Amino acid sequence: MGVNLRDLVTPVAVSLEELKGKVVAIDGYNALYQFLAIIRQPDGTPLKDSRGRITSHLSGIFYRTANLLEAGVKPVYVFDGKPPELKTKEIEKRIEVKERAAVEYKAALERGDMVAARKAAQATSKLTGEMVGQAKDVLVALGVPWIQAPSEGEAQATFMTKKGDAWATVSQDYDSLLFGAPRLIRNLTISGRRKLPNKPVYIDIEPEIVRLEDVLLELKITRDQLIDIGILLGTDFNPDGFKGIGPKKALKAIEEFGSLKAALEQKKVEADPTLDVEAIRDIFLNPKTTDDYRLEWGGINGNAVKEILCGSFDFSPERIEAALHRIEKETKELKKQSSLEKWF
DNA sequence: CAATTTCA
DNA sequence: TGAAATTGG
Repeated sequence: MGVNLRDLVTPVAVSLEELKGKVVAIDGYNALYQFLAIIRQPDGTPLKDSRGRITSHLSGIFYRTANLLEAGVKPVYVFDGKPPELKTKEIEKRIEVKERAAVEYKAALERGDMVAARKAAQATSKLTGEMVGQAKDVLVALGVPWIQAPSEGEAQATFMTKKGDAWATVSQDYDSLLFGAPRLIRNLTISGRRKLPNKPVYIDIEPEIVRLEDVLLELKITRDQLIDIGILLGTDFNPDGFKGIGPKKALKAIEEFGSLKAALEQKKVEADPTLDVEAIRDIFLNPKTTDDYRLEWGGINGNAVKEILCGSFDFSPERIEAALHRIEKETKELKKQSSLEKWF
């Protein structure tokens, strides 16, 4: 589920207002998966249309994108392509977790434990190619660009951020920092209020920025060393990480020996003999990306949006129209700006 | 998650 | 009216 750098970074709060006029490259798979997991009824059932097709991902991407557009933010969604060979183990692991969650979901429903049922249901979330395609259709109708990454979406989004085509990479995962993203935005949500799982407690979740430069300065390390720390903790390409190593020991080992390679040679840390550290480092240092993309915010096609969401997926026309109306003014501005940019 | 409705 | 609860699909 991505590298967990939570304990090693210090995020700074950011408001939607501060993001006005800025391009954000959103990890599309990460966003859709989040919607699919979270937008559910108390018993864990996702939103569905009259034909039984899941619509949670569409509700999420429509309202989230509408809100970003209304705030004057320019989103571009980046979707995963073919995963690196080294990701196979992680993918198999995820499938296994989902299978176990499906069993637990059924059991929890049978004993009437709705809290456990919802939790298990979230873990069963499976994002299909068809669902991604539906989400892309909605984005096209909203005039919002999406990009197909050749491989990892976070790598492509980060490539665009490094180039300056985007101001920040948006994801809940920290992997983009290993890819070298200068800015990572997490919790890019609108409502900012979230219930703590299992407890009747609400906490404020506000969007936050993690700046790579700050992370490196604070930890007094280089990006190369951050990648090594990531590998010690576990990435999608070595999901188990190193036995007995958490953030503190990982940082200490790198401080002491300078690199993972040196720490291994000095027997400071012990690795699974099949682990190819250099191959993993290479994914983060030289990821497969493309510059074959165009970023244009073409303006909203309300009828197309309604045709998809209301005509096909049973969304309420009143609700969709209200949301479309809210963003009308702002999208006209965006379209005007995009078309003007061609002249300069 | 976000929108809408209900409630204090 | 703002926060809490419920609905959405």
